[in-house]
Amino acid sequence: MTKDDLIAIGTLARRTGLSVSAIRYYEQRGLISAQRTEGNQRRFLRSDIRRISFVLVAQRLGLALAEIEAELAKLPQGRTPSILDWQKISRSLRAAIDSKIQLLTRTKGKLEECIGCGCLSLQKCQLYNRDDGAGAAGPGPRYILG
Amino acid sequence: MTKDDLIAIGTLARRTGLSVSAIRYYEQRGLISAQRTEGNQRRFLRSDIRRISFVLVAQRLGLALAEIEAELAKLPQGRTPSILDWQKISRSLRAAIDSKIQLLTRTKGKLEECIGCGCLSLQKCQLYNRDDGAGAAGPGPRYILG
DNA sequence: ATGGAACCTTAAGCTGACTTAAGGTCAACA
DNA sequence: TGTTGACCTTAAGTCAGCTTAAGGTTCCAT
Repeated sequence: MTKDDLIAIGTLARRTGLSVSAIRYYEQRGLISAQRTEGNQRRFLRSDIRRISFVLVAQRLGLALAEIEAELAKLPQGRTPSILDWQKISRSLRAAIDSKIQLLTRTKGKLEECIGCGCLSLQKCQLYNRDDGAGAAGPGPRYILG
Repeated sequence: MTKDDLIAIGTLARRTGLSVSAIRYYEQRGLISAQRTEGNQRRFLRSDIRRISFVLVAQRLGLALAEIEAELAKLPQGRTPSILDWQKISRSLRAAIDSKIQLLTRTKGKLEECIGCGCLSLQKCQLYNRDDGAGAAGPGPRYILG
């Protein structure tokens, strides 16, 4: 853990494609943490590049930051996560994708029934049964319909 | 088009499961429109139940209200949409689902490669290539990463 | 040692999709 | 005819996920 392992926020931004302000926001949210120099500037670990990459990938899969935080909490505390650690946590992402695909497939099936009957009516069709939860991660802060 | 075809906002709310305030919001956004009674109360067409159902279904599929508005614009103006009209527009929803499923499947494939190599690094993995667009309709107003 | 880029903090703003509050009006039934 | 529940409007609030602004400090190459 020499000084070379520590990177400034701008470097982290460049390496991940995130904006500096977004990184500060993530730190504030607790998704990453930083040491400080004597002059109060943040210094991140190189492994935080990977950590942020994970956040970004998980986001594309539709996970909210809070959920991602929960996933990240599974990583070992104290030591830099190993490749095995990342493999483990990535597998849990894969499960998330699978369930999303399943949900979409189910919805599609139901929609097809409805195209068949032409009703598109909540009462008659199954399209709206609440057991589906929040659906395909709808836009904005709605989460559960109803 | 007798008086019986017109329903009050509370009825529409009950029939669709939406809240009254959400319906007002949709009207303001232009997703539905209403006539007014002499006393300034909204009166909707019965067919607006279906219209709202469509909005709700499309939302679960991750479409934003603006996109849904665009879809609805394809409906015939002036006359109450027929079942055929709804079938047509529903098919375009099905296409949206299909592309979402494809995107997820692709992402999953890439993730699997990354689990294999353990890198989870934006530079090395394909996971982050921008040609994927907005991913699985991520949370919040981000839309396109970058 | 100095100048400018990169960093810092705090506060406010933004978008989408609504909800809640406050204060007032309408309608329909008993 | 009264009253009560359903309706009206406007304004502000909420949440997630950030960005932008303003004003100040640090780092580091020259």
